[in-house]
Amino acid sequence: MQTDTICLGILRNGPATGYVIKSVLEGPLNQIYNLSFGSIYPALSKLTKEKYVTVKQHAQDKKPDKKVYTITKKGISYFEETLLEESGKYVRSGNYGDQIKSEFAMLLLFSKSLPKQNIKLILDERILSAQQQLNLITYEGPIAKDSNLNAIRNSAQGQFTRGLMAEVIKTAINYIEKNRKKLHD
Amino acid sequence: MQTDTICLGILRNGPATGYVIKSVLEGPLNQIYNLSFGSIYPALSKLTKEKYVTVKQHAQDKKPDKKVYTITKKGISYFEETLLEESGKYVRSGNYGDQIKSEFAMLLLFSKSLPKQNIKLILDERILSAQQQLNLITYEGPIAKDSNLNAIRNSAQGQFTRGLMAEVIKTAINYIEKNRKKLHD
DNA sequence: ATGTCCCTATATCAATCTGATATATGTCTT
DNA sequence: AAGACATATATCAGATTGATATAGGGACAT
Repeated sequence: MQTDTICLGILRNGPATGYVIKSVLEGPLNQIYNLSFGSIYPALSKLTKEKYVTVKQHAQDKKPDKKVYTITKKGISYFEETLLEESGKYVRSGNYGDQIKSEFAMLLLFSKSLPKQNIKLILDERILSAQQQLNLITYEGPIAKDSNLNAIRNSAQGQFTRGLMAEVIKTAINYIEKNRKKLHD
Repeated sequence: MQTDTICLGILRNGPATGYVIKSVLEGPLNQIYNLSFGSIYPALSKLTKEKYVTVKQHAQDKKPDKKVYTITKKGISYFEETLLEESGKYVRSGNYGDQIKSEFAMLLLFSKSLPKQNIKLILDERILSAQQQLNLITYEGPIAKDSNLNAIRNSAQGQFTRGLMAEVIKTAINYIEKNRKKLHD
């Protein structure tokens, strides 16, 4: 999916800064999609030029400028058209898998060449990190005071997606705890 | 992890062509790591120049040239050093999550703007595809006759990683089947 | 008080990677 | 005999990452 479409999709649920979009991707949308600032900021500039979003610059005194982006009517139509196109393209491609790069799994796969102490550390940290991710995904409090991005979480779609990710993470934690002895000991 | 390291890690288990390396990533290592030919072939050329691998060109008559790569002793030492470095870097980075781009989850998240028929199709195809992935990952027969890459699968490490992925996929299929009605109906 | 560290916030860019495309042949199905 | 699919390598424009720079605020320790 295009970075543009993802930004518009998030903005569809309320105005946000580039920083907040990144936070959403790292918080409630964790395990779903990664994007770097190097992708988000240029996409937002492009969308502004094309009038799919408007930007308000908040030059707070003594704080760095904040650019709050809001989707326009034109942006909403464009988003809905594009999403329909992308869903058709996705089905026609025949490739329903996700793009994944799991450094964790790769390190374990090659861990015959690693000291056992390193393997233990990698597994311990992964479990801790997975538990934190679980907290982030299942977190029900407010995300950001000045935005209504929690609409994403509370919609039927958000709940479905977050529930799926939560189940997957729980399964992974349990599996690692039950089987880790096979990799060191 | 560097593409170089991944290629060497796979080659560590036996000689292979670029095409076979891609097949391993799409077969038993499915859901672990994606790499395109545009990454694999240049990495293999680079490793050949640096003498970490050797290449034998099989010019079969009436078939396209086959380049079988074999890791050298120098390559093995280099792989083991690099893997140790990468594992240290991984732990120090503090980022234990995977890099994921799930077009599937993103489409569902935004599916309020999609016809219900499209949503059903996306979910149906995803379940079918996940079941096929499960078969690929749990497949115990030979991968390629002219290589001993099945060593990857049959090692304790391979079994652990494949078992983890299998459990995760099963959980996802069950979750989608139980909860899909919330997205259409 | 001063240093260190993390959070908010935007921006850039070299190095790398993807996804599409080209080329070539064999096999299997319809 | 046409079309689809598998084997096999290769390239490249365009997109993405990961590191880095800039800049102020708050928290906490020494």
